[in-house]
Amino acid sequence: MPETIPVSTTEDALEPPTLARRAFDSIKSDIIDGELAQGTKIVESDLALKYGISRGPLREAIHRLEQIKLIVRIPHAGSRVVTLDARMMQDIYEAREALEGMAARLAARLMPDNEIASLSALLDQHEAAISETEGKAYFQREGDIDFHYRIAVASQNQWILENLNGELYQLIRMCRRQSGQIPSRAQTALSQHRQIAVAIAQRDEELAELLMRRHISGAWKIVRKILEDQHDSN
Amino acid sequence: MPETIPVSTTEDALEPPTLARRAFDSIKSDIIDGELAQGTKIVESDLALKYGISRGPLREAIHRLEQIKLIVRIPHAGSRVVTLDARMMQDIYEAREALEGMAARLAARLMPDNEIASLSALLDQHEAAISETEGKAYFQREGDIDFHYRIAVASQNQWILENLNGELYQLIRMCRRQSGQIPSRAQTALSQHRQIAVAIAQRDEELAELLMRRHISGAWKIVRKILEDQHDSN
DNA sequence: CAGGCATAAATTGTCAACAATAATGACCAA
DNA sequence: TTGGTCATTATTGTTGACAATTTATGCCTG
Repeated sequence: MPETIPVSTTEDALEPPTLARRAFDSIKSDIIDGELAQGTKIVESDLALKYGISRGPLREAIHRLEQIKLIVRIPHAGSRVVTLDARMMQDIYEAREALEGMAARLAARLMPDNEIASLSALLDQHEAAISETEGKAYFQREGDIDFHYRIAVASQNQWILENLNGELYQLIRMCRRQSGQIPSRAQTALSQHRQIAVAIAQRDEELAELLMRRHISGAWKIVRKILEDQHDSN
Repeated sequence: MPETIPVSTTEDALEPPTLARRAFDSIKSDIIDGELAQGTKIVESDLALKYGISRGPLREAIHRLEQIKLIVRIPHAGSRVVTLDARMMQDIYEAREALEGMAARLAARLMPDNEIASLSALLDQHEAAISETEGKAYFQREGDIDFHYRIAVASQNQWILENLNGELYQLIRMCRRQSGQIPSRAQTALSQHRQIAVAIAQRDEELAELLMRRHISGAWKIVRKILEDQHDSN
């Protein structure tokens, strides 16, 4: 039986649960899940009351959220939940393309054989999940992040891993939520993942990077199309 | 007469000089310039006393320094100035190669003609400065960052610009300081810059990215060589 | 009635004291 | 002497009050 342990995307869960840390996690979830709508004004005293903590730790949480670009802050004027416009989304996808392309290249160079096997097994799971649930694209989305996460880990580059996992993936989730339902891309995404896995298994750095970049820029083109259609209907 | 206005690398100098902001800038300079040695233990009360402010704003400054990876912090245990080892340097150069490669590609697509002309003029200045000062490599280093900064701006990608300018370039400076004197690379760097500028002027995205990546990975190879020699002599 | 200035309210920035946690060192026992 | 345990100390985490700044409100003037 192949390994079937899903890799959690929330890495640092073992940190001491300081108040600031907990507030950070809570607010982050609220923003990503859309409970705190984009553009919402953040008032420190209100949130502190809501979470039952003082303004000190809450401020620290806000600063951390600002650093991962979920909140924009203007000195003396307050902070708001970020509003993702098309411009910012493009920036994010471009950066992701560059970093994940590099990650794929490094993975092809460094990923241990057993992890490559495990990666392949993960894709088998995905295939099974797709044919079972048919249209359940949501499942595929989580799996999608799982696949990309594994490659980021395999790159053995801490900087790239932290920036992808700690910042870009969160924003990507918000992009997806915002652009509504993305048409059944599960099949094509899976086959692209397979090609990338093969390239890594063959230790073909060049190809792995190329395929990963095409995969991501393709995803962006689809999202952009949706955004344009939304905009046209206004 | 061509434009000779040097572009400052410290962008957001117009922010209200809040205490936290000032402390952040001061400590950042101290770390980059080596006044606060790598690995130094950071004690909040001491630093607060040193800068004549309270612990509140100082904590904010420390958190921001942690986010740009100049400080590492362990909850309840305190924080230290980062110690750059070979592993981390490699991570940084790999990330930089990916991001600046993408930036060069985007610059080739988007940079306005007059800015391209200005970029070329900047390289003329550098050439003059090199032949004048001969061995003054330091001058060239600042110019080097200036060149790369302009391309990051020309990419029109805010995420890439902020990460390069706000984080990676600072760390690169520390790398350079640590690896001591780098042998007269001014000439070869300049000629590589010229090639990149030409590729951008010809709107050759592919070539611009390729040359930029070679340029950076070449720089890393030299730095790594120096580090290995330092290590061997122990 | 419109526009600008002054005042008032709301919100963020800063501070000093208190509580909780981890590092230090002394003491005791094997 | 060494190893472990406990008290002490130093340092970080948290809090509520105060100061500075911005935004909102309403009045006055043209």
